[in-house]
Amino acid sequence: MPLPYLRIFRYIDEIARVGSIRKAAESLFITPSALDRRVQDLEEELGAELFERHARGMRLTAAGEIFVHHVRAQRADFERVRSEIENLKGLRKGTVSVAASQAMAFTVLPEVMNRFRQVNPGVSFMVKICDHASVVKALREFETDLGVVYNIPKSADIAIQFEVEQRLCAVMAEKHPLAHANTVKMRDCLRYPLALPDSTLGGRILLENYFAHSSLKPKIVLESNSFEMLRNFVRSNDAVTFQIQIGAELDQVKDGLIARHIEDRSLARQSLSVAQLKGRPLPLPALRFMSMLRDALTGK
Amino acid sequence: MPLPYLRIFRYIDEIARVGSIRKAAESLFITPSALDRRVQDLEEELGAELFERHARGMRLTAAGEIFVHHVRAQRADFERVRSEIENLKGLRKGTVSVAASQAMAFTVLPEVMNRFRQVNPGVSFMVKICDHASVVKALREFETDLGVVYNIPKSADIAIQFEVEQRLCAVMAEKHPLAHANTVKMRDCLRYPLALPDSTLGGRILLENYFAHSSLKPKIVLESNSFEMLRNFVRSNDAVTFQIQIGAELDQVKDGLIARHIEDRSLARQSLSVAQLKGRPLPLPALRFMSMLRDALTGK
DNA sequence: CTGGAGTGTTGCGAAAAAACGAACGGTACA
DNA sequence: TGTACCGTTCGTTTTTTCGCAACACTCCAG
Repeated sequence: MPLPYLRIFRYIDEIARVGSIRKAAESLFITPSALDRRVQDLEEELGAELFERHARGMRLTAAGEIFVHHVRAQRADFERVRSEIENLKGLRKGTVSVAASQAMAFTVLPEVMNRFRQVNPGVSFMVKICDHASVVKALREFETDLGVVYNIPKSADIAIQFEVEQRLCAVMAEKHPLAHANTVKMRDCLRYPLALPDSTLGGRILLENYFAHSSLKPKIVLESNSFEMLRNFVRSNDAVTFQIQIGAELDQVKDGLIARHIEDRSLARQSLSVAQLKGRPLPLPALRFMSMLRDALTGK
Repeated sequence: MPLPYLRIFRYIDEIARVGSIRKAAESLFITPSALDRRVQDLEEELGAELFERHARGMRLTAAGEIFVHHVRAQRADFERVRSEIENLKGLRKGTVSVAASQAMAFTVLPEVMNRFRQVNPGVSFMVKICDHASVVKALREFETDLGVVYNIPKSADIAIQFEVEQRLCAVMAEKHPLAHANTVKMRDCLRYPLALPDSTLGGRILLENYFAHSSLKPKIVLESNSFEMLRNFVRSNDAVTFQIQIGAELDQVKDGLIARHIEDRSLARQSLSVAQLKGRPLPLPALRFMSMLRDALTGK
């Protein structure tokens, strides 16, 4: 349906993504033969093969890598232009795409998104919850405008727009002995069974770090890649789990759970970073959303 | 003949450039009616008018400005991708486009270009000699990769890659009284008729500046926008003209002319700047050429 | 080693997109 | 008040793209 102008770019992008002409043809609602012709024409025009023909599909050549990167940058920038023109008409339309750590899915992101939509009703969102590595990958491949992630790997082509230091909280049932203790320290928690986020989740790195420098042996009874799983688990036993400060109201009972600060100074802090692909001009809605996100995260 | 993929982009670019569908259609070798359709389709697709229909032609709207800028950036970046792919094939093909001040047309630019072509025989050049304002304009409109210009106006979207300080020289006939004087000062020159570069040429600004702070009245007998004109003029009389150090062998007779340093300390120096459009990834040949230009200008 | 299931590719007729060519309606400027 | 230039519309023709069926090839399991 949409613009026939960048057809070939969409084609190439999709083939590179799924690694096969036939699969790409299917999701593009087109015949493999037609798609193949477009690829051949383009390769002839450029004077270079973009794909290695493999018996199992297509793999990008070096030239293909260059070209696909350009294609994706181009397509993303075209969306920016669209939103810029919509903005000119006073309509403020467009889509903001965010790739975020799982912890953001609970309170912060949904809340800010709702506030944003009250001011900009024409803007829609695409949120992809994934781990650190995937966030960077999504930024690199122009799949997403913004990355919101803990402990983002430093990298030359990623621009960190701002960071918020986050502390680790202990989460436990409301009737847990530590629930209303004066202070909660890490060694207190270690007397109880632990339910830990796995390495795909933010916070795990901090814990690993602590355990490595501590003589105490934790009793790990559950590891999971789901915060919800962990929370539901500790609700009805004496285990303790951990999560980032954000998304947890401190010292308040909620759903039978309570989150407490961990007082240890030795526990390194980690930062929540909002990042984008370096050098890429973002669509206006994304810029405005990032601004609102900054206000919300840094405390208005 | 070349790629049908970015046809519409080429169309829009050309219309914006010449300001008329009919003129653009002519240089694009299609009929005005066909061109008109493409514009209308695109405008409908974007949901915004790109041009104001005027009785004398088409003028860009605000949305059109945004779109055309994107189109030109896109087309320029596509050329970069082409050259990058050619480079991958070991061919080092491509075109380097330079917009330069007139003084560069004599010695520096041709010389460096020849050296460059000995190393990269597949690279061709496009050189446009023009004044300061046009250089910046050409950079902004993606017409040129590099700008080589005196006293470049500082501007947020222009990135100065490097600068070389240049002093003003007095140029006169080989038999001129000042030709072999021990030193040449500005006030010496003022005793003779002057042939001045006009305001479109580098160096004029320095002279204006000097005259404004001096009580001496210059005898201006010729103003011209052509260095060749000025040089040919003073060859056979007692007038003095001025030009930038570059492109003039100091204290050596050449073609019946000689160039002398001007000793005045009060005479401000000006810098020759090599610049590009900020944030724009340059084609590989342009980068390599700029590097060689830097070596040549800063003394290897 | 042989058949099946996956891949990219080719030839030809059909469909869709773009371009043509002539006529229309308007604004500016002499 | 023409005349000259502009963008635009309509019906037709040309070019480009697509679909369909068949082909050639590689891989892998039986």
